[in-house]
Amino acid sequence: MSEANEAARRRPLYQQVHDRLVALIASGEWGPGQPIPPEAEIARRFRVAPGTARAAVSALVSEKLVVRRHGRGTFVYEYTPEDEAARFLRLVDSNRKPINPVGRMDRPTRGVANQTECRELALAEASRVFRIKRLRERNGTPFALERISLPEALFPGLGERDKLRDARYELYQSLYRVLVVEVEDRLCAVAADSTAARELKIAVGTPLIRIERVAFGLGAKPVEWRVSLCHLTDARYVAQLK
Amino acid sequence: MSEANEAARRRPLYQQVHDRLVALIASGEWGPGQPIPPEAEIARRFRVAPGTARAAVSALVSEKLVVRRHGRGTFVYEYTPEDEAARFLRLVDSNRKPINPVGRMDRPTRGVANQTECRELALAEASRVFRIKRLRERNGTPFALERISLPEALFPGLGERDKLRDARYELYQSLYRVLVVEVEDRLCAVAADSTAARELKIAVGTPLIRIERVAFGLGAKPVEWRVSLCHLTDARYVAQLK
DNA sequence: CAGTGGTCTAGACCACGTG
DNA sequence: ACGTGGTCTAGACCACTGC
Repeated sequence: MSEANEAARRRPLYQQVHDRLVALIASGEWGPGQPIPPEAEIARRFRVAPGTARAAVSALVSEKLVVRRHGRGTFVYEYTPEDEAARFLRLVDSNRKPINPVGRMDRPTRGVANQTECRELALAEASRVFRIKRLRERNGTPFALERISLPEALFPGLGERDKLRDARYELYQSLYRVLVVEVEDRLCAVAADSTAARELKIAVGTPLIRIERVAFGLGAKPVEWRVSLCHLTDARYVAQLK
Repeated sequence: MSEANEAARRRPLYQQVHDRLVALIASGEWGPGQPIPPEAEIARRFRVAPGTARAAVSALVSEKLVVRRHGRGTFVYEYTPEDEAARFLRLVDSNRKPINPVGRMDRPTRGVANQTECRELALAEASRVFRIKRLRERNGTPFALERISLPEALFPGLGERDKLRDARYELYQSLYRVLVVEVEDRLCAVAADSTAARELKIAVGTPLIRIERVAFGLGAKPVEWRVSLCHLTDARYVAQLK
C-alpha cells in the first residue's frame, strides 16, 4: 500500500470530498453566487453515498464557503455589502445598531512592504504592497482614520483603479477572486497624536481605539492588513464569544 | 390533531430529543463532568434511530454543553481554569500568549440594582445584586480595575464567601449550577480618571480600554455584568471573526 | 409537477480508550 | 475483549421552490 493511499485511507471520505469541493471553488470553477451541483449528483460523481456527500457539503456550509437554500440548491458564498457588514463589522451605536461609516479613499499607492507588513501579511522581504488611506465619517463627523495594506501579488492592477468600493471584501472577491474567510482584530487604546487629531478634528490626547486587523483568505493566507484609529464617542466595538 | 401535536410534528425529532437532553442537563440530572448515556441508549430511550440520537447530541456539542471523547463517551461540559481562559479570555501579550492577570478581590457587597444593572441583567426594579471589585495585576503591576455585578437570586449566599476563585465561570458552575454559554463584550477607549489613575498607578488621562461584558447562561439569561478598565501597555484585546 | 435540500431509519464496520 | 464515538452506506419520505 502506497503512502498516498495510506493517507487517503486515514482521511475520512467526506473530508476528501470536501477538500475537492474546496479546490473547485477556489479555482473559480464554481464562481461566487453560482449553484454547486445537487448533493445527489455530488454523490454520484465522487462515488459516495448521499449521506457522505451531504457531510462534505455541510462542512462547506459551516466554513461559510457555500449557502444552502431549501428547495433551490446550494450556492457559492457571495459577499454582499449587507452580510459583509453583519459578519465583520463590529461597531455599533448606543442603540446597538450597526454603524457603517462611509468616507473618501485615496488612490492606492505602491511601495515596498515594511517590516510590519511583511510579518502580518507573511510576505517575503522586499515584496511590493498597495497602500490605501481612508478617512471615514459618520453623520458628517470624522470617525476613523484607516491605513490598509494589500499584497500586490494578490491584487494586480489595483493601483489603476480610482473607484474603490466601500465594501472591500466584496470587491476582493468579485474582482480578484480573493475570498476573505476569517479576520483577526487586535485592539488597544491610544492617545490621539497631532496627525490623528487634525484629521479627526479632535484634541490631541483624546483616547482612541486602535484596531489592527488581518484578513485571511482560503488556506489561512493573510490577504489584508489594516490599522484603524477610531473616535468612537457613543459607539462601541462589540464581540460575541461562545 | 391537537395543537401540541401539530407543534411537535413540525419540530424535527432530533431537535425534540436535543431539547429534552438540554432540560436534563439544566436540571442537574447529569452534572458537570459526568457522562451522559451512550448514543445507542439515548436512541433506545427516546425510541429514535441512532442517527437521530446522534444528531441531537451533535447539537449539544456545537453549543458546547457536552464534549465527545472518542472511545470513552460524551460528558457534560465542565469549566476548568484553562479552557475558561482559552474560551473567554481575549487578552494576549505582544508574543500572542494569553495573559491571565491575578489579583485581590473584595468581599461581595449586597445592594439594590441600579438602572444599568437592571437593564443589562434583565432584572426587575429594586432587585438585589452582589457587587465585587477586583484589582488585577500582571507581573506585579496593576493591570485592570474591575467591577462585577451578579443577581442575588442566582447566587444565594455569595456574600458569605470570602474565598472567591479567580476563574469565575468555573465557580458559578460548580457552586451555583449557573453555566455561562456566551458572553458579549463592548469596548471603548477612555481617559483614566483620578480613581483609576490612583488604583492603576498611572497618570490621569492615560488612555484605557473599557470592556463591558455581559455573560449569558442557558436560555440567553444574563447572569453577570462586568466593567473592566484595562491599562494594556503591550497587551491587546483579540477577536477572531468568521 | 419535478427537483432541491431536510429529516429519519436501520443497519455495518472502523478507530480509540480502558480493563 | 469490550464499549464508546466516528464513519459510511442505501435507501425512504417530507418541505420548500419554481415552473
